[in-house]
Amino acid sequence: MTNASPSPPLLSPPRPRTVAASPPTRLAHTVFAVRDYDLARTLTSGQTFRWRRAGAGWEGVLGTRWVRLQEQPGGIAATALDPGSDWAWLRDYLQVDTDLARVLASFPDDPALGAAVRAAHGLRLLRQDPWECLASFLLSATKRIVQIEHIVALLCRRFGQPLPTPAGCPTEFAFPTPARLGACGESDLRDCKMGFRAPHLRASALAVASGQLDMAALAALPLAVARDRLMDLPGVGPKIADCVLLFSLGHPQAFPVDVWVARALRQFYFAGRTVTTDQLRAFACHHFGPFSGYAQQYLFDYLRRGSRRAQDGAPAIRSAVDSGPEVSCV
DNA sequence: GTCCAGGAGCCAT
DNA sequence: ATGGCTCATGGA
Repeated sequence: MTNASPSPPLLSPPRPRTVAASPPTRLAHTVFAVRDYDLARTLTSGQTFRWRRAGAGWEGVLGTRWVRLQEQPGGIAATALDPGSDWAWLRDYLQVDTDLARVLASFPDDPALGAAVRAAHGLRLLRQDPWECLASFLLSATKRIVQIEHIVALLCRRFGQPLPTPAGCPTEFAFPTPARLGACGESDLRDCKMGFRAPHLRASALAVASGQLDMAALAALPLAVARDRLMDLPGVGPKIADCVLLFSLGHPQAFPVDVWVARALRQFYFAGRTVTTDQLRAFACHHFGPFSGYAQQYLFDYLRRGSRRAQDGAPAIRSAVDSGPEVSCV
């Protein structure tokens, strides 16, 4: 962080500033050689909510580690404190070994998706921690992305473990554990501006903390089974379950249908006819293929950025789609 | 003031 | 099965 104040903004109640007595202050560096990876677009595409721009790079927290990333020719440079024996944890998170060309080659020849892919070259999917992903998307219901980022930041600052950071960087906080959030009162959570989502987060935290739901074991289950387990949680419906499956459990065919994607699918593939979101999801998983989740992320990013550009007064970047032929389906 | 946001649950037909 | 309403919060 280059423009951060030495101490975080005041919050009530104040929390102790104590950090580990002797934090490992030695910086470790590495570079991941990878092509077709747009780091900025990936980190700001609404799949994760804790990365912040820092100069020419990005700073964030993964698990209990502070991390700095910066795109450079031919790869991604990473800095961390005490990375351990290797960088497998970060390599896995960034999914640098994913062959993006193979993903794109699996897509159907499709005007809407084609335009979205051309507009977001290098957009990737991350492999996130399942609990953080579940909790974050529990908070996402009818919220804008900037608001989700704000709520998550409040939550981490109040209930997350303080983490060592390099000299000159503000203290960071781990994402709160299920046990910690389960121990919170509902009003404690509401203080983080999450409104009616507070009881959902609390109940899910308790389910995970008690072992009733084993997030680690979930990754080994088939998509449909894991999806049903997730939807047993209060506040978790099809959309949030699909986000967790796609962004943290390694199911690239999961296809979250939010208001943006639903709108786009209805317009481009159903000519405005009335179809349920469940029908949209079933269509998309088939039409876009085994990596339909990637297609979803390209469409979401394309529409969202196009909309924001339109709001700024510039023409929306949708001409390639609007002028394309309608694809008749179902 | 009104509308809407990476939804889900409940209740009425 | 399906449609409408409600749940907080904040920005346009």
